[in-house]
Amino acid sequence: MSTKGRSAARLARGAVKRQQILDAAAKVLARRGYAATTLAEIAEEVGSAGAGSLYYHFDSREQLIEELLCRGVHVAFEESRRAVACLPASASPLERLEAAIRAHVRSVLVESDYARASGRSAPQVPSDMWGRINADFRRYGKFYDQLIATAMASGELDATVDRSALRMLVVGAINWAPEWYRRSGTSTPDEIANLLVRLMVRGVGPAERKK
Amino acid sequence: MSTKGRSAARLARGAVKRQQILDAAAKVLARRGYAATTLAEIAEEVGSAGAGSLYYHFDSREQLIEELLCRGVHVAFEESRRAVACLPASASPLERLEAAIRAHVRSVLVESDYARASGRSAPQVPSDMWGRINADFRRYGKFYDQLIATAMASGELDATVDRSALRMLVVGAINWAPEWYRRSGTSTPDEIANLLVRLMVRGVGPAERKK
DNA sequence: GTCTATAACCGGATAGAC
DNA sequence: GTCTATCCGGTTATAGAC
Repeated sequence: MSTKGRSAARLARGAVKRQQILDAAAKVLARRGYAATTLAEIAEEVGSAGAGSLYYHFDSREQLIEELLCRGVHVAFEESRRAVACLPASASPLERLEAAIRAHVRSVLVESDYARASGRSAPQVPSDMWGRINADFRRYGKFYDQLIATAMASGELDATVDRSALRMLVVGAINWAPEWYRRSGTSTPDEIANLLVRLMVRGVGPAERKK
Repeated sequence: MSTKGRSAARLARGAVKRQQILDAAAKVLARRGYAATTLAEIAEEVGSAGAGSLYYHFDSREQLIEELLCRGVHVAFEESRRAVACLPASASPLERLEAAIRAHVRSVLVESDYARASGRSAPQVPSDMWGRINADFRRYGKFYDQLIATAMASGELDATVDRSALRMLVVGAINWAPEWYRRSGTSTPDEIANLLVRLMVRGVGPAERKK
């Protein structure tokens, strides 16, 4: 993306460390949550000697975390959107929604500490910070909502159910999944995603003989 | 329940304040989460002047919160069990599971700060404390698992799905619900519970004409 | 039983050496 | 750019007055 040449590369070297800090912070936040995360633990995760070192790259704990959370939503959002965009044009609205859900589950369970950190920490962020970042979360929510609305319009989902409640139940189940999912568990992330999609569409009641 | 007469009543007077503290702490924990709750805020909620006053009733912040969380699971557990027990003997295994889910949703969304606090905070408790209380959470999980297993055995749920994953997705959606549910929202708690039950059993795909 | 004061501690943030 | 030392505010916990 950069068109700035060598000087950009020189700047980028600084940016590398910045990245590493963000990566480390995402890891810590994903396992500790917003309130319990300390700069000391982040510093340890990056290999720095003390928390003071972080202040060369970031103005404050809040700013560091805010940037991290923003990236988290964008990662999950981008993954979902890409998964939808990769479908053939013939894909139905429901199939698009399903692809988004599967991608979201993958982001949160296997791919990204950022996505995991965002999902987990979103509810605990202080209100002033939330005021600055909730637009990003809403955008993602809106994206989901449109996928659902379209699937309803096509007749693939029951249009009489509360779209908002449906979305939040599904997204909630996804955001909660990192709390219990373990690699040693019985189901893989893909199997979990498949189960969640199935719950949304037809449930786990016994297969009824269709007309 | 007490059979101790007047002296118990005298002791109980002290216990009343203890209760009020626990109630206040549950309220704070439910909205702030484990890490962010401070004794000062709990004291303010009960109307005490300072945090120091709490130490007459509790040994430490940890002990106070631990007791509160234990009560939280028990409240939700008890509500669910009672809801199941109140069903007529003719109720099917699936109907029992549904009743438990509805009761759990009600506990978490409207009835109990304790249940809400427990559900929200469980993932953030430090490991030493978790070691002491996870048995209670597991007992509740086991109860759910048996309801699911029985519904599968009766043929009302597909016995080929991963019971554990199914349970955690459903419980996860419930535990997450307080994060987004607002009284001003479009659906009532009962409607949310109904939707969740429907997702589990038949999903929101279009009603298929049955055989 | 509850209050006030305070000790002990911890985490965020700054400053200056290197 | 990173480290070390340090300050400051907030939080848990204790002590002693009332």
